[in-house]
Amino acid sequence: IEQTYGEVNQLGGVFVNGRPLPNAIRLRIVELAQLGIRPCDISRQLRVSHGCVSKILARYNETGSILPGAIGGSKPRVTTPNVVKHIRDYKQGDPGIFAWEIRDRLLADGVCDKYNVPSVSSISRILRNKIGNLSQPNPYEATKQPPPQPALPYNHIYQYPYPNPMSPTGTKMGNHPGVPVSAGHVSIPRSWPSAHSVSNILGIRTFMEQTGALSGTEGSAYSPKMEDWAGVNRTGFPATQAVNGIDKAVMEADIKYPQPTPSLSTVGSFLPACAYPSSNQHGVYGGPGGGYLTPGHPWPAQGSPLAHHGPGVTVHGGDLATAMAFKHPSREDEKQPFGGGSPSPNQLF
DNA sequence: TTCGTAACGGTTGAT
DNA sequence: CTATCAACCGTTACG
Repeated sequence: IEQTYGEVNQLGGVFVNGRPLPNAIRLRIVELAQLGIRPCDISRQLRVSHGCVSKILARYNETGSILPGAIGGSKPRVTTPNVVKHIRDYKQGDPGIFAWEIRDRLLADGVCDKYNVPSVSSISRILRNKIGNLSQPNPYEATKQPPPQPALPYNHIYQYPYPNPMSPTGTKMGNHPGVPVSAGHVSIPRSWPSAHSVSNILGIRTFMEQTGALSGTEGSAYSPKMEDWAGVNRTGFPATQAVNGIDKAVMEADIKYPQPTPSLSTVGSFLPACAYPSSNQHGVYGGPGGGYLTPGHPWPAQGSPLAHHGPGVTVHGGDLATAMAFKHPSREDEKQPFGGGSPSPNQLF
């Protein structure tokens, strides 16, 4: 069931269509780039299409994150239970109120901000569908709500000093139903050490440890659940996912990927983990320069000479060496990219 | 030759 | 429970 399929690209590299490249490789791409290796060479050496290298590098330069974007799901709903509740209140208070007036009030009362205020049509729909009879407080909505302070759509992550992980009432909340793992583990009330330390916030350490553990197994480097793993998804409440995502991912590390090339083995040893690429390009977040994305830089930037404004991939000695190995075979050796390292398994078919 | 990018076929997860 | 939808993915091919 799980032995997965991967396809082989023109360069002989393995990939899973529709899925992000393993973090190990993404990381390697960035590392190599920082070592001054040209994208085209990285592409050949790692056997990843240049288009992909280009994209990953571009994203990295822009966001400081090597992680893939959030896949799947929907944008956070603006019509949260809390909002609906307010709308209901307004309507009750003034049955003749217009949807646009409600909208204005939501803004005025600070229930919503201009980014997440429901459209007039949404309000109308709510009025129509959910608040048809004001007589009773819609039990459904009322119960199921674990009101996460809706006013913060995307990356207010950092604002939550400590999020309530997930409402106990929630039937399934963040945990994947099928994943055994989660049970008492996932809620991880593990409070972050410091709300001000970027690295802590991002859980870098945690990451390193965990991924390190993972990387023990070759395949694990290929955790397919990277989106979660990174807590990157737009799913759920921003605050919780950081924490959750990680564990979940680690747990869910069902190896779907085919055996990755051993040459990359060392790679899994650490991951920069910018848990929030937050790049959801919605332009929604606070201004430019502003606090989007990791305040400052995701990683303890240091050591990387090439790093532009700061972010640096901290390369572990071992990794570095490996990376260098690539570089070594002066460019003519292109046929044997992995020559220096370990035998490359799937040469190319 | 290199690299940015759009089309494409794909997966995912909230609704 | 299934379907829809909109997000993202990496590869490919083009310029």
